[in-house]
Amino acid sequence: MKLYNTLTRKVEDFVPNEEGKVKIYTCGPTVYHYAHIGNIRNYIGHDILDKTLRYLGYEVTRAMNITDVGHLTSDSDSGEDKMEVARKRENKSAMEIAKFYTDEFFKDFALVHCRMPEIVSPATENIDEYISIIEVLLDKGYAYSSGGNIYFDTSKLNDYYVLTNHQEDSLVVGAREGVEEDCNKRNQADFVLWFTTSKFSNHELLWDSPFGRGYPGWHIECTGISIKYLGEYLDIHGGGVDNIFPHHTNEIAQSEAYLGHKWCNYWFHNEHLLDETGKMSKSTGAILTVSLLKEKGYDPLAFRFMCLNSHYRKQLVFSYEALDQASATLKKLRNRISSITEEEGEQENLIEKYHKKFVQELSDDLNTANALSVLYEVLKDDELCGSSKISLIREFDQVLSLDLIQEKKVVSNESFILEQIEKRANAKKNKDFALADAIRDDLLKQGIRLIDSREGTTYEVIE
RNA sequence: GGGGCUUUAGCCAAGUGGUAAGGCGUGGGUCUGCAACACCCUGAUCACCGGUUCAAAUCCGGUAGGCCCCUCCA
Repeated sequence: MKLYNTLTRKVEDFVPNEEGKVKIYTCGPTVYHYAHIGNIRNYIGHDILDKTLRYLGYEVTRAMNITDVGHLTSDSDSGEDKMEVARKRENKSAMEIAKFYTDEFFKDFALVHCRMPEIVSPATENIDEYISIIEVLLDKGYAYSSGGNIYFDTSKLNDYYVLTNHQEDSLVVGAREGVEEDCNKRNQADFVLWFTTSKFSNHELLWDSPFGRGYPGWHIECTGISIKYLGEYLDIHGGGVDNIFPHHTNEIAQSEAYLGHKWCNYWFHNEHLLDETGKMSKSTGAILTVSLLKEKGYDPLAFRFMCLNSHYRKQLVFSYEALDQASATLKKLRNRISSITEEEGEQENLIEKYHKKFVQELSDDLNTANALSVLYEVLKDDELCGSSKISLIREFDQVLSLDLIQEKKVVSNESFILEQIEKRANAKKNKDFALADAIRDDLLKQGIRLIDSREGTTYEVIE
């Protein structure tokens, strides 16, 4: 298995800490609003990673956080906690907001067939863990108290910027409009581990701590949850590319300062889904969700297909034209697959050949677009018998998760349909095409589409 | 200002030194009473300029466009 590693900026052979076992941590959603389709693309990328590793035989344990506190809208004194913003907007309690958007998130997560990680943990359920990590960081001299908050001292590290190639001198404070410097910091890059009430007196979620009553910073939650559930050595940590700096950079800083050794070997980052105007964002404009696409009549898996047809490390521009294409492709693909007749044959060598090809593409830094091409090769290969094709496709779909093999929908009134088909055949024989078409239209209204072929007429159940 | 990614046919997209996968769409055809389905056929000198090489979409340099990060973000 080869995987691109942000840490080394190279495609590398993946070697887990413990043979045959993989521990993955995925940065989860901040649940102050709906997750848009760009967010979901990221989880589809992680899902493919997860399922590919399983397909290759690894025992995978995956953890994901839910950010329900501590994620501020900005680093400056005017920055508010995102959950607090939502609380004011919707006039609910923070926990109600979190619960609502967490549920919405997992609804869409499931719609695109993402597998649930073994561990899903909200930031607010691991406060003790953060406190004990912060205490150690203070003891070791990596953290300091200033202006009521606890900060991580980045000057204590030799290679704070391992993940980014950034140079401290060339970083511009406030490169983005609206960002102000926090004057309590000793160094420009320092970040908050624990906020106290001295900063935001109206914060709803507060916990007692040795550093004062307050709440955790954003970065500490991932370190805390990851170490608590996956231990001191992590194989893969992932998220969107925008997390590389500062979030993941800070996670590495605090985790390795706390543990005293290297923490995570592989960093996996998904590129963004863009719309015509650029990056999708929760904080600007309308939020396009998977559920909304579904309401518009799209199969959520068509969106998944669209993502898989590209590469996770490549920016992808969302457009309805592209989604329409993906829908058409997926529909045709399923049609072709459902028309395969399952005649038997012993073709282990051929099956093995395609199995290997498929694995090879996925093992090449998750080249899903090429993996899909292998699927087309299977469909086109005349030497493969029907049952071999089906078994290969069923296997591929363990990773692709596109419902390629549709269950034949059973209808209760089959005898009636067959009767109508018979009636229509007679009408056609008598050249009474008006009646024949009327029967066809009538069945279509009941969700039954007739398919004429040289062998006769069959039917399929449509939604 | 600094760091990084990216540019392949109408569209999505693979391909990292040997001469352009695959898919959607379009057009044509087979089938059909018609339609749908299915099947067959149909397309590019790889943003531009220069260099290295027997050979470049692929390596190097430059130009242009797009996008992201530099304390909201997946």
